[in-house]
Amino acid sequence: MTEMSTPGGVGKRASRPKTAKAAATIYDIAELAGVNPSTVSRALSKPGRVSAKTQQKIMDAAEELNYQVNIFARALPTGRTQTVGLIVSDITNPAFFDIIRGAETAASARNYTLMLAESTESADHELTAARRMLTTVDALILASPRLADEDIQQLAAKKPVVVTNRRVDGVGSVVADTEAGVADAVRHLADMGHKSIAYVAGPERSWMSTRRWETIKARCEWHGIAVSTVASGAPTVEGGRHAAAAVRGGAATAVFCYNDLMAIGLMRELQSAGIRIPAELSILGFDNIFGSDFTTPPLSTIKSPLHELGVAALTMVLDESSGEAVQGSGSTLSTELILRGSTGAVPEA
Amino acid sequence: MTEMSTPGGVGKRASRPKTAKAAATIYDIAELAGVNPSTVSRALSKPGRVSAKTQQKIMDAAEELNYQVNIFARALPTGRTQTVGLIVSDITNPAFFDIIRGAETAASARNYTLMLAESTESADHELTAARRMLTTVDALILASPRLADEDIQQLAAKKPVVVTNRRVDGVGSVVADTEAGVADAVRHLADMGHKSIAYVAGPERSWMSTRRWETIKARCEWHGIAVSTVASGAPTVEGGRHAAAAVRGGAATAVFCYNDLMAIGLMRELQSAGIRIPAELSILGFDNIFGSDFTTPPLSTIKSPLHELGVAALTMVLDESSGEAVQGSGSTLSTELILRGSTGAVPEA
DNA sequence: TTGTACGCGTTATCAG
DNA sequence: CTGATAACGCGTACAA
Repeated sequence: MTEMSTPGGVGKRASRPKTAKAAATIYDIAELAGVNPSTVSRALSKPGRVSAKTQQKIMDAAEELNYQVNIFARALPTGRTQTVGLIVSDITNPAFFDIIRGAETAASARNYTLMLAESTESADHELTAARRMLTTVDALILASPRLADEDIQQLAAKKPVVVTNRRVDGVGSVVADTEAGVADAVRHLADMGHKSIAYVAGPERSWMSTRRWETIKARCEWHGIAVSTVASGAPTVEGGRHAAAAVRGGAATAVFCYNDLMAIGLMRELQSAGIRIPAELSILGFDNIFGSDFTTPPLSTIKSPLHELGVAALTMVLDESSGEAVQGSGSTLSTELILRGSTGAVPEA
Repeated sequence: MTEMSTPGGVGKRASRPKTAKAAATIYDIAELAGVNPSTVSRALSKPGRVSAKTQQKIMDAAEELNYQVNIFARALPTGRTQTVGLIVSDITNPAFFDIIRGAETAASARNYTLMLAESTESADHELTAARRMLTTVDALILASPRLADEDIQQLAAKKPVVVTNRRVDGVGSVVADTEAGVADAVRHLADMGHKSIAYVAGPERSWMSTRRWETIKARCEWHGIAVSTVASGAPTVEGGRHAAAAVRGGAATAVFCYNDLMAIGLMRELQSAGIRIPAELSILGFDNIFGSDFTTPPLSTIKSPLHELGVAALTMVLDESSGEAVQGSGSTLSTELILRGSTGAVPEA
């Protein structure tokens, strides 16, 4: 408890001292260095435009005064703010956390800061948040947006925009390719003797959900396995639980869920109804989120490179912002099958 | 796949159209409404200072022009930016999920946006991030900071600062009181016959870790139960695993871990060594994070009101920012024991 | 109630 | 290479 300084606790205290002298400006530096403010500006923003001597004097003065650019003043003439916005649909969904972290790390490394907003799974909120942010940030990342293509394109017409896990014509995007992971997964299931597979879908408007379904269907057909889809719900643990009844009613011996959250919910609901996983049913999720290996049995899943997704999105959107990249380019990262305990051989008839 | 517009994919596309006419300013509105720009400014910032008629004309014009304040231009004269910073030590720690969300929700409701940064458990990074943010935001929230008191106080001398789960003299704080939850937990353990309890500590510099330890110790002494502490480590699943050896070496029949992450790691490591939980050892965590009920057995834990913590921190820091609250006030939220499967009766000697 | 004029800290465009 | 000066968009004393 060494960090608790005053025994009494949290008493009142004089308000913010005036002693915090107003932050130094380029004028202060100019005066101290004996040059013109505009020279200071040049020295600080684009080194090389002033003589080495002056440059040094200015740097010293800046150091001494503990100078920090006022990004707002800078933003006025330039329009650039050194911030990038990130909008996610659900902050508490662990799948987004590595994306956020990836983006934050990459931003920080480039001396940008991240502005975060949440759309709470609502297209309206998303659009509002996006518009508000757009006036402030240099670039915007939309993580698995629920917006219509036109809205996104409209946004992208004003500032660099990159979407993750979705493709929108003319807009930069970074997506985790389901192909590799799903191919491995279906092959594995086929090897284990499964003949009928189901897919528990995600939100209606999720590009990624239909993408995953298409891929699964294609691979299953290739292997001559029957496929079906079951009623979609919220992409949450609760949503997964709701799907349990439909899954039990079907003939599938293995089921893919739109994401790990749903897979976990489904598994737990089934288990509490006495069904043994994977003995009686195999379950697979997508993403490999935190906690997906905590369950019993641990969840088999198709891992998305979440962190890399965040890094890539930020990199792309900033490159675009600085004109280094083509607007509307697309990047694809690969997925990977993680076999754990929730998948097994088809049950004996 | 309805959202995929162009079959070909992501081809090139003309660069950002110039048609995106420069954003409307109050001058544009003034012209359209036939008034002076300063009147527009007044109408938009503090309604009531202009006649209802003019007000209406201005609102209409603003609407028509799709006007959005330029917060940077506004920030220059006022110094206020409508943003608040939030620094967490580890974005991927689920314990912060709900804090972040609480803060974001509350911020959004007050028309503020959240700027997020991560310190990656390093006091240096934290200070750097904090300083950088401080020039930009109206107020700053430090979630479980690793900084020294003096650094935090210095920060707080410049802008409103609130810390969570820590007390710093003269600085606003919101903490989850461990008292209630721990009291219940220890009583429960006592009822179950436990006579020796251990605490797996968190990071050395964590105020909350020593706080939890003090509370546990006090309650155990009250019940006449022996207490000990075991080597601390990183507050992660991995850190919990590392503590397994020390825990096995001790005499405790029940152990509290600094947080759920560690508790989960400890439990899994022990289980893989063949120890049955809770038959041979009872385990308790703190926080009740996402996933803590996924384990087998599900983790008993002392729940922190994470979301409320985030809301309270944001509310307090903004109140302070607008002069409504005393700087350095403290708020305490209660904790609650969640009994699940990882705790049970003391093993038969 | 409304208009005038100036300042906020920086960058950019000119001269010199 | 450097200095003066005009924006950038908005808030706000002050005057009308």
